[in-house]
Amino acid sequence: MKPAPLHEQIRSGIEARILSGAWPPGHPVPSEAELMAEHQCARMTVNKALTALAAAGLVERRRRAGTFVARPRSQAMVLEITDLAREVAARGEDYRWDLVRRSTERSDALGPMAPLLRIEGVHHAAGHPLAFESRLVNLAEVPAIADADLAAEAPGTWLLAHAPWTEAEHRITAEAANAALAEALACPLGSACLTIHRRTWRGAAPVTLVTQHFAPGRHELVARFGARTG
Amino acid sequence: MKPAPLHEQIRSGIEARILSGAWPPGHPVPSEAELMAEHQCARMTVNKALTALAAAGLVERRRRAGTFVARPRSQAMVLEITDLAREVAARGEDYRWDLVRRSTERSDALGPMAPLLRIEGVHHAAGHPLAFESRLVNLAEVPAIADADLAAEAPGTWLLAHAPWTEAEHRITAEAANAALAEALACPLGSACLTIHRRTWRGAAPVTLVTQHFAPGRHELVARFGARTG
DNA sequence: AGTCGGAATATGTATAGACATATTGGCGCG
DNA sequence: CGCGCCAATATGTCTATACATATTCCGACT
Repeated sequence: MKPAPLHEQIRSGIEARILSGAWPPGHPVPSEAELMAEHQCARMTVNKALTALAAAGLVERRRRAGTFVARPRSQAMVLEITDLAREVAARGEDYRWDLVRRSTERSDALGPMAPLLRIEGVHHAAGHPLAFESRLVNLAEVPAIADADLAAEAPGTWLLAHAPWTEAEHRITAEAANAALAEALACPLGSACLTIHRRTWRGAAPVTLVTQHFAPGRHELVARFGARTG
Repeated sequence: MKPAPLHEQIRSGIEARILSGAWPPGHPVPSEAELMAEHQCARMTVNKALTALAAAGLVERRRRAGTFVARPRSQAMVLEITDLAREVAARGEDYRWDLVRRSTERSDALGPMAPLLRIEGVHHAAGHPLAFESRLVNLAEVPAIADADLAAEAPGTWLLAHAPWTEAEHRITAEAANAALAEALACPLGSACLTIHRRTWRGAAPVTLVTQHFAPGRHELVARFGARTG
């Protein structure tokens, strides 16, 4: 086992005392001078550790006053949004994408009379419908998708590989299945479907607008805060 | 307007090129030597910028090879979980908490035969039921809650003020309303209810386990990635 | 007593240099 | 031709120092 870098040791040592509750919110963290005496190192090294903790929101640093354990005010959870194909494969199940509709139109949904590609289809896992997806893609931003084989590859997977780093907003709701959705997901009319509305931008330009309806009981989102991994 | 620190300028300059799509995944980022020549600064300064980008998952750094725009496996969205009372008040609506049940028990839900407080109640917004909440609190960790007036103040509000947790896990699903839930929320049987299962810990000790069922159409979660604020 | 201003303090940013380490590409040798 | 080793390279870590900046403390002056 290779020893961790010194600034990592300092960081994780302080982090452990915060996460264990030994240092409650508001508790002072030793100053850089104290830490550098304790660890026999230069100030830049302890500064690196404390700066990382501040970036992670675990501590608050105030000039002249010192460093203190942060009070968790707005709890910002980390919600991992993964590609469905990858997620299904990670569970060891077969994944399949069925393209249902592919058409072009112009509308104001993603900018004034923007040329749009409309895609509808169903994600399957282990042979059963997992999610119905309805998507608009801004052809002005991503013209290359017009040539993509969207029957073979889900549009989300294609976009992730070709234009992934965007800004995104997700709205998560529960919606009752209407007739068309019930048929697509092979579930009873009115079933409770977890629904994700996603909008993405590249810079200021809208890229895509997606709605995914998940089959009842077949999907859950997990959001975490803190060090807990399992 | 005070100029941003140099390492921030370097970081945001690179970040902009990645988010705009100008540098696609796998694209090489200039080496530290090139960046320090370009910005006329020391290597530590560009290192700070690149290290921050690597910590945020935007770039991948490989010794000898260089720095490259990362291929994202998943995007970590930021999901703000707020106190319901505060959220309702922020929308300018009246908030009310109705305590339905308050009892003690022992079970293994939060540790081996832990003494537990069970609380059930309904959050109201603008006079209508917003969410049914069922909660277990670990009395071994938070004994003071036994003396709290949980008819006047929702347990989530009380806990936030008295025993902030350090780690949390949320599971978000859609569930159909059963008879009891339909009555509590004054909604039809089988309605699609957005449901949040939350577990929190302080250090290694479980603190509370909450299930919140939201009335159909009355709540949505919002998660964001990137700089977009609205 | 109240307040204004300077000194003390802790963090914020940056430099120049040094050595460590992982990785890659090429060179030489069998 | 294939294999292994070495050197070049880019990042990783750390030091010692310097100056900037925000904040608080405290004393002096009104």
